[in-house]
Amino acid sequence: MKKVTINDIAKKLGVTPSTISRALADNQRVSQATRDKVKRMAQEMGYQPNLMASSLRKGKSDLIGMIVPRINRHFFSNIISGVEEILNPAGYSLLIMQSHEELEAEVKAVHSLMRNRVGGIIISLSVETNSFEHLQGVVDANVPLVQFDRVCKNLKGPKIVNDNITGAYLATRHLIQSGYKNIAHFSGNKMINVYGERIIGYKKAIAEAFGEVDESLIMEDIITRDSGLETIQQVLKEKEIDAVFCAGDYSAFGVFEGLKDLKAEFPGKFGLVGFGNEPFAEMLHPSLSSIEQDGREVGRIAAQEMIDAINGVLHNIERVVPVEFKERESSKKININF
Amino acid sequence: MKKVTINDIAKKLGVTPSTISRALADNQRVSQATRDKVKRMAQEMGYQPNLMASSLRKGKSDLIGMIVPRINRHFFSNIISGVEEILNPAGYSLLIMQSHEELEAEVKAVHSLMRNRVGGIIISLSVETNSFEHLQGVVDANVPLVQFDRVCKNLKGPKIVNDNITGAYLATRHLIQSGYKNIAHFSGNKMINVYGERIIGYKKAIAEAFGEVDESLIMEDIITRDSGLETIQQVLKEKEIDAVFCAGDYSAFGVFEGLKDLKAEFPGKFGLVGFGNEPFAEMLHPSLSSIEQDGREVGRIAAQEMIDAINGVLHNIERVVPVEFKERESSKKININF
DNA sequence: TTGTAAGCGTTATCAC
DNA sequence: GTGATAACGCTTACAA
Repeated sequence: MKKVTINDIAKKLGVTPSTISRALADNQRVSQATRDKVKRMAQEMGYQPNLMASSLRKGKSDLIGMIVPRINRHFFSNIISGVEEILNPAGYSLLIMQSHEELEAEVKAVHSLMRNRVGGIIISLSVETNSFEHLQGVVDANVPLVQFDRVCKNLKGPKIVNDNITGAYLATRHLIQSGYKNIAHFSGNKMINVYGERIIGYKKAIAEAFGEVDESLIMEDIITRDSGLETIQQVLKEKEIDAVFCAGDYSAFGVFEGLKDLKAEFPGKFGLVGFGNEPFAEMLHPSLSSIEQDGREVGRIAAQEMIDAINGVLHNIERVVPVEFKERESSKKININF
Repeated sequence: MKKVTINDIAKKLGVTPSTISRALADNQRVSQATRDKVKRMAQEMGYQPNLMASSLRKGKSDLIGMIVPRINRHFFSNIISGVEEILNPAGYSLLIMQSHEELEAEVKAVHSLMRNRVGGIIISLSVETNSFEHLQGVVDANVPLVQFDRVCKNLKGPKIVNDNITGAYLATRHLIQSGYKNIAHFSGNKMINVYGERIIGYKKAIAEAFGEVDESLIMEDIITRDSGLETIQQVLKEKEIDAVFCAGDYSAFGVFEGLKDLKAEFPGKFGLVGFGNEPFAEMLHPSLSSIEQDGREVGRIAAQEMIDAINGVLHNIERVVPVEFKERESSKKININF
């Protein structure tokens, strides 16, 4: 079965393709009568416009590229849903690629999207990303680039981020208020904005309460479950700590497992807070306190910024989305009756 | 900065666009020397082929559409990764859409993909999908359709499914072997292949052990956490059951919560098994026994079938991917010392 | 209000 | 081994 084109409709109706094109686009310059006639016929013949041809001619595409480190992170899949929520009704479709946290894959993804002539790219950088030529190329090609979560401040364009500083501050302050005194922070690579900012929030709360910050309690590059588990086992042998604020829920779960293995009195003598509020956080026993990042909202804003940028209004700003502290059992008040 | 085209390269090199096109495609009929020269120049000028133009001309696209009910289900995001693993290296990109379990959204997604002239569609049906014209249209348009997980057997083309019958059989048999006697099954809509098959596996195990099946112990349309919770609360008031096999991990988690609320002796006096092995299953306490479906493998096979179909070899078969029972605490042996 | 014709960037089919 | 030309399906000045 061959695809129906506007030429087929034109022949059937005894008019020219241009009239069909205009009629389908609801162009005022074609009479209401023909517009109706054309639309009815198009429907009847099962016409589906060829968006490739249309995009080629118009020089703009309704495909938006999206690159995330991993699609199976709750936070990222929520963002995708938020983006779709705005972009699909506006007539855009999403070309989604994963970088799997690797720079090389990210570069390939960018090139692939550019070859497909996407109308714009929405991206959260991989943890490995320390060079930015591939993204500078996007900007130089005048393709709107919207960044979110893990962003590079040196690239022009909208950046949507969570309020990491406040989130980390709230998490740490809560541990302090619960009576914990020696609070370690398991972070990621501090050169990455999200982790750097969480460290700032952590330090702020600690300094506020205790005056000075013990830098040796801040440990970097701990974002996986395995590294969380290994690190807590190691640290408990060497240091006197009674709580950990993790920059992610997966590493927090590693700590959680370590504490259970060691039969630590947890919670009660040991406090734990994560970041990200993955679905499993509330399912654990004890349930894991965490910072909820509103991924849908981040996605919606990113999508709106993309639409604005496509329409010629590129905001070179950073939009900060609030976060919320979810208080659960893992960080409850220290047990003083011993 | 304007986009570089083959015409630009052609002018620069003093040859015609056709030569450039051929050279870049490694056509034997152009000399090795010019091929090298052209490629070097293309590289230097930062040429990125316009795939829209290419697809339009060739009448085939390197975009593959993919429709899943929800992107944030572990199973589905794994499948997406598996599909990417095969499709990206082969030069295809994925246009991903979510149906959010709604027929209307699914129909829209199909049309959107068709308008974008994707080279094929890989889909898992929404729970609501009970009419299939939108998919028949895909088949009629000669666009390869590969189905996975929730499939419609009446549509031609490859179908990749998990071995639901065996999975359900293993889960139920395990509960029986652990000493549970009155095992209910919380299922989905039995008209959907995956749920229908799980019911068959459940019945097979029950019949094998006890001779007859009490149909009133099979409850349909329980696939969410909330419905799992509500149903177990209700059922425990009315019936004498000591175990549940759930057709999904989310409903199993609802049951899990219900049992905890009721302070049931669980596990020990009550057994529970889920399906899907979501990441949280092993994180629960007690950990949830479940059936592991190898999503990556399902995705890889679906992608391979798609590539075959694009190359003209459309297999009208159902490929069954094995599952694995993950034995954990929630289904451990019944507590007989009371 | 509608028609004409050119062109978006490729590639396939002829030629030479 | 390379060039000329038409065509994929659509949109848009410019005419009429």
